[in-house]
Amino acid sequence: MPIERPRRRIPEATVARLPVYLRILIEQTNEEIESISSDGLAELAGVNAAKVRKDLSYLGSYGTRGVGYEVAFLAYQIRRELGLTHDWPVVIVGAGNLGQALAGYGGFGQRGFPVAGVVDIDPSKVGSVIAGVRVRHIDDLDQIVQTRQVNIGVVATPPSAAQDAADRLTRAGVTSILNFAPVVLAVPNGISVRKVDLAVELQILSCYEQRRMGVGLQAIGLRDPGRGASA
Amino acid sequence: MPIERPRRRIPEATVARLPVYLRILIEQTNEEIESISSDGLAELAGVNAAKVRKDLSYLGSYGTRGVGYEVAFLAYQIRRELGLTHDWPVVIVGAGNLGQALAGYGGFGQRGFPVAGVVDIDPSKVGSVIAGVRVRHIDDLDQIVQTRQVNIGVVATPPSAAQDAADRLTRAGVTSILNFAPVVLAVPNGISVRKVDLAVELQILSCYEQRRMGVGLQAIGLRDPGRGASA
DNA sequence: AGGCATTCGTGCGCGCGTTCACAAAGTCCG
DNA sequence: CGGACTTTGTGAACGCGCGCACGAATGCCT
Repeated sequence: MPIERPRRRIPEATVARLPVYLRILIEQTNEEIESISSDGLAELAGVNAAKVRKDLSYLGSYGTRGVGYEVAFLAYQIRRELGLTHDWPVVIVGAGNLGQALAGYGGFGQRGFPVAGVVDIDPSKVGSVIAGVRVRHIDDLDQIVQTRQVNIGVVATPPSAAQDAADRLTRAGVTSILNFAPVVLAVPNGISVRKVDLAVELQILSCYEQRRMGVGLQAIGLRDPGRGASA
Repeated sequence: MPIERPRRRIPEATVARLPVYLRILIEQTNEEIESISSDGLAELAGVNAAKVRKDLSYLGSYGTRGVGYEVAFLAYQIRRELGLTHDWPVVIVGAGNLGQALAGYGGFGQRGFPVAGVVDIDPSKVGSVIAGVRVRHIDDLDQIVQTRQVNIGVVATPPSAAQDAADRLTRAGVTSILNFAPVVLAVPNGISVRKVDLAVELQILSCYEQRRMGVGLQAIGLRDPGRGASA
């Protein structure tokens, strides 16, 4: 029985969903459920069953027809594809409100992204300890990245300092950046950047609210007891 | 100058980009630049110029051929479309690490989303003050939502409490939810939900890093659990 | 062993979003 | 005032991802 490792290019959209599947599979493992169908997984993930099957088919043919997917095995395959078979230490630039929260947010280390360090350009912040991690000066960035083999940097600075933070990160050798600052970062070719803009998310919701108001007057007080997934 | 209302339904993808344009326009205003071309805007936003023009065309014909767009006027039009002509107070559920950071994150109130309240189910957290906002008990949610006319709720609880938080929010009358908990929320029809999963973002970056490593040498230290009884 | 029920894997059509390319419309300058 | 130049607005082609529907494979029951 050949266990194929299809080097097909996995679509962006699928990659974005794999972590969701993985989390669900881990939950199922905790509940000692050994097998799950594409239908069950789809329901828990809030997506279409066919989409689940197509997504998983990019990893290989790891399901059993008439049965479903073996939870533990599928979880391993997703981990392998996402590169989660080992930890990825991250360094956080910016020890402000957000940086502190991210450093203290247990979800990171728990999911394989231990905080290798927190740095800030403000000397008054250096030395304080956040969630067991001492804040260091940004000049130590190179050393942290090299000694801890950090590939991923998190930009949690004010907007005005974000580009500088990104520059320092790339110079230090970081190849992926998660940017929380509301600016468009310019980075060298080959560097991956993902942006999370909290205000933008709220503004999108605001747009929906605006439409709700405009079309009719049902905005206030009308609650549909129906339990459907909504976008 | 003809002021026409938007004619078509604006695509989701465009709505997601409008806030980015808006932020750039505000920056341009601060630098006292009165006019900008689709090319200039595209460069600053990191997207294609044609995309900018098409996006803006959904708002109406607000550009001047041969010149560009009037910054202040265009900013107003985007604000109007996004419903940002007035504030949208938000209520944050969960006063843990993330909830505190969000409450203290100035970017929210600054961009038209003042924090109307922070609530938590843990009595030991109630009463403490975060960034000038006193944490109240979750039972006060209904009152906060009604007296402050809150339409948008933020879920910043641990995963296990997220669904309950969402239920309470929708019961209180909130119609849009920004969910930071790594779970798929079930909500009544008509409720808008957007999810921000910090770990997922890192996992996507991890995937890119994994690919960067190449097929060659990442096998070191990987243990394949095998596949059930096979092999 | 054979038939039936279940579920995976995927080919195919469709709709949305992106991009190109160009006409229309306006500005600038001699 | 007219022609050259600039930039917008949009029709059209393209590509991608979604979801349906169905064949294929597997387990179960008699």
